[in-house]
Amino acid sequence: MTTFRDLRGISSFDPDEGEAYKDDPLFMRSVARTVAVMSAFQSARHPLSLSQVATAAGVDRSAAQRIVHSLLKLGMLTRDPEDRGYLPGLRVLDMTHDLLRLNPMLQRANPVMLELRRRVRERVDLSLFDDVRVVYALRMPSKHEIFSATIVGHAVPTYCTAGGIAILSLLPDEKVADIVKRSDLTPFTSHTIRTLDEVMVHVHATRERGHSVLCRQLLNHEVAIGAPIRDSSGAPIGAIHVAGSLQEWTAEGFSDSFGPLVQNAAQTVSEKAPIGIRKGIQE
Amino acid sequence: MTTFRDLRGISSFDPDEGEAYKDDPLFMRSVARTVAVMSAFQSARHPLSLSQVATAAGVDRSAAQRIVHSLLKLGMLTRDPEDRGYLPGLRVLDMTHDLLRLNPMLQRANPVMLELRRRVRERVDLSLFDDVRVVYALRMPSKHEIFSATIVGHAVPTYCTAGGIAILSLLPDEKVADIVKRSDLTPFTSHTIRTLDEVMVHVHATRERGHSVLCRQLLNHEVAIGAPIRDSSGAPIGAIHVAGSLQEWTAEGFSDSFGPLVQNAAQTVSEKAPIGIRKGIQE
DNA sequence: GATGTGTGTATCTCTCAGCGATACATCTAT
DNA sequence: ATAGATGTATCGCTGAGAGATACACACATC
Repeated sequence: MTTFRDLRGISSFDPDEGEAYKDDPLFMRSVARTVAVMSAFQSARHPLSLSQVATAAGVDRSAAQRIVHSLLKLGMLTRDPEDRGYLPGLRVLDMTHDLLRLNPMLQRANPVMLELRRRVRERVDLSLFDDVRVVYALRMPSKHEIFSATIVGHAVPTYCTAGGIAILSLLPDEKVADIVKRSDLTPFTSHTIRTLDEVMVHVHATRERGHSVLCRQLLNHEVAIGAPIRDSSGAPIGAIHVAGSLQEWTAEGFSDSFGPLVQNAAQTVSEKAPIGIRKGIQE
Repeated sequence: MTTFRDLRGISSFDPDEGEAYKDDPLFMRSVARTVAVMSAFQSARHPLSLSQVATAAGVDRSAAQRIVHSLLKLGMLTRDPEDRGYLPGLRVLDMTHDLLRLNPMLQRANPVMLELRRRVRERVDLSLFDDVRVVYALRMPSKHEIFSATIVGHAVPTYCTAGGIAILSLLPDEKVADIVKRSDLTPFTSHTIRTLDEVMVHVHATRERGHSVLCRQLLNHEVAIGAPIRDSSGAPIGAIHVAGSLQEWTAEGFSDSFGPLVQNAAQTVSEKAPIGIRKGIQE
């Protein structure tokens, strides 16, 4: 389907050889290794054997053995019920639940998303900004949803998605350029954005319009619009976006019909700084 | 809303004092501590401060400092954008995605769930068996869904839910008794099952009927039916369940209308042992 | 039946990661 | 001021755990 690529980008870690932490006395090797093992499945297509975990995580077989053994006992990994092989364990879902539950922004977003879905009868998503990529956190599926339902945690590039462009529109130009430069620009469709210039055109349009409008970027018959979610300092931390089919909509029609609603929703979810009492403002 | 309780039950770990692993040379203290910190948010209601993490995880402040610092750099934790405080980080969602993506049973379940939702116009869920509790993994929301959308990872008791009873119906009586004994039996509504005997009545009925039917267990106006998903050895690993409103349905009507569909769906998702070649069968 | 390459599992010794104590610089709140 | 949070930094001693090595058990293939 979508071309496989490592979207973790710069935030990806070379498990331990990262060298970056060599001089950080606070940084614990063992934690990095543990996380490396848990993240080993990122690039997997099937349940992994012990030595596959070892190579994927960049640790030697002995270390993998001990870490996997421990993570198994803690429920962070499981064995595939049928075939042998290791998989992320149920305790991962607990952490997911905690993340969705505790993040104040997502808490606020929930009712807003439900209301938005009620009005817009299309697929509504909320995703979180993570440098070169954007990660789906909430989805309100529409009536006609034919494909996968499991998208929590799905990551797509920032530079060519409605949510991503909406986020970029709040960043200074040089930061946008920086992100695009570090992105994998392999196109998904023949219409996928390929250059920084094209990104900038969309970013500028989004700044004026208030929401982004993108067509045929990840899928050939898809139109999507998005608006950014800000934190209390005004920085973008995510986006709300709506996707529809070009067999039913024109880009303009879609944008005109739902743009204001999406902008309004994103605005509502964004931080409202508690009146006047904020860091340096009271002076 | 739902009474707060620790559903992790027996699988919960006393982070390090567990004593259970004292003699296991393969078990790594550092991994346990790392996981303990990541799981510290389980019992939290808000973003946690460093020392809150420390106490919740059962490690001293120094250890918490180092582990949190490391997990932050790795993206497994984040700081709350507005308020200060720590939260599960975005990388958790990556792991979620991996879990949902890689589990062969969930892969098979996806199209089945979509088809089931198409026929049953009610809320359809798939949850995974985890001892005294059952964890939501997939949800296909229905038209009238008014409450929370973020339920991936939500855990409910095994002994009083449609999915849970369906799972128990495949276990021997003494195992059922064992699970009920270890469960927190605090009722959710005035109709919630309170005794092992009541559980057993439902289990037996489910064994004959092929699916479970439960009313007013977690919510006062809810009816739910469920059917178990088996692994290749026949052991239950999860359940598919459908929930509806008692303002629209009678329990019998609901059961008769959707029971066969749910059973069929669960059957389809269950392991099909590759014809004859299995562990001890070929002899 | 050998042989090879995969799996998971177990044991042992030496050393450096990281434990835990201690100190400090902020804040906010009395 | 005083008191109690918060996050942050330094440091010397020691036992957790690295990493090598070995074994049991699957499957293949010749």
